[in-house]
Amino acid sequence: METEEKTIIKIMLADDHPLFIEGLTLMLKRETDFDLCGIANNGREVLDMLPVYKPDLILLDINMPKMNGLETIKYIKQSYPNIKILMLSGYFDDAIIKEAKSKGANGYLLKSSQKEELIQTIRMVYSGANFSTPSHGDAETSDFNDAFIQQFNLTKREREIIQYIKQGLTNQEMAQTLHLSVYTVETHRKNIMQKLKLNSPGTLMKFIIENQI
Amino acid sequence: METEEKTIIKIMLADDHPLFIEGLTLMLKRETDFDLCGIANNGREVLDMLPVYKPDLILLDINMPKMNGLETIKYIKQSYPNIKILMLSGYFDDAIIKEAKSKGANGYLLKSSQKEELIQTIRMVYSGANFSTPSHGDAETSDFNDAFIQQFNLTKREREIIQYIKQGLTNQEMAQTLHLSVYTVETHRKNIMQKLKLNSPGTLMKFIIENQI
DNA sequence: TAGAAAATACCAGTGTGTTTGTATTTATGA
DNA sequence: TCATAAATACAAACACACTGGTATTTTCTA
Repeated sequence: METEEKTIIKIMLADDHPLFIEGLTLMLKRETDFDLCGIANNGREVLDMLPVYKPDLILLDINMPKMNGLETIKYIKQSYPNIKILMLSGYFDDAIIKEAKSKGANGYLLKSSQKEELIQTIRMVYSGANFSTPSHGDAETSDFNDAFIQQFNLTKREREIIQYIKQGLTNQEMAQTLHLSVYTVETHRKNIMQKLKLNSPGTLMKFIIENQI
Repeated sequence: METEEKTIIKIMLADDHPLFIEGLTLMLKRETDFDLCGIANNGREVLDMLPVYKPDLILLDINMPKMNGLETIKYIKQSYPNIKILMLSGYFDDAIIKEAKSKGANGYLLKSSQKEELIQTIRMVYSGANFSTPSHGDAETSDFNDAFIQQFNLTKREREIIQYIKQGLTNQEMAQTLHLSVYTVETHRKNIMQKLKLNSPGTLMKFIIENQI
């Protein structure tokens, strides 16, 4: 029997949630081909630790104090263009994903991912996979399997509209995109507001984001 | 030497984030007076497991599929009014905290809490403490120690205004609350929008929430 | 203490969304 | 296939926020 040379992936972790870090650490340590070589609480710490630990891959949370994840990417890539960067975020947000990609990230993963998905994505990104995004589905196919949101009896079209509102589109833009009259979009929006018992664009956006719709 | 009788706290955990659950589990198991007796992925599972495991305290995430945390509270309290409920949330949101409290939760904790804070709060809530909220500070004293947000050079007043916007207040309401002219509030808002390079109430709200300002 | 920054206030015009209606067509389920 | 729900469309009045100005007072800070 031959002794297989195993490729060890040196991983650095950056997140400001201690509880979340605990979970990740535990999980990564279980994989024998992962070497967790450093934990940072914010972007600045990442930059400080880079020259010391020289990781192959960084798991980078987007929401961090001191320096946020998106900011951190460009500094990392400046000095260490070969380090793979896998973003972690609580949100599925096209705009943020696009921004992360444009800034040089190599993948984007939701914090709600399954363990297996995380581990597989790490290996894929390490071995040079194209930009990896969560298997979430677009506005059309988004499933809304949440009974909490289901209780409001939103129709398919209404939930679709919500996805566009979330992305910051105006009624006019939605009308164009969906080939509808602005009046139709307004009607949908009106019905959404009624069903959710809300009263302003701001509170609607808040509801959408906080309930992860 | 006397043999001390230790009170064991039976804890149930409800969260849909596998990675987060891993972290919590690990941490709770380290405490000898905690007995982690069940893990649920959503509110409905909690209700199913209650009669079997009969926990003393439930760590209940707010954002869960099937049945969300706030919904779940009332069902738990209906059948088991003595079970303590400690809410877990990613957001510091007065409205949500108030709602949780009114529905019968015994405490509210941020997912970004330190381990020690979590453990202490569990013990406090178990032993009958009043509704426990995160040590976050109000709009006035909120410190905004995040360099990401600092880079926008928002003034103290502007950041204060943001806190009220987050709570869904209109300009009129803010003016009343702060004893200012509506014009002043509008000016602040205008400057905020410029500094953040945003263009609508909705996107402003999105920015505020997603960046946890 | 002089200059800069911040906070305050005002205004006209514009853009966008909300409210409250009505109404037609297209799916869909009983 | 008949009734209902959903999706579409329109419109006037209204509310609210945004834009791009100007301007005064207060507070910091060099």
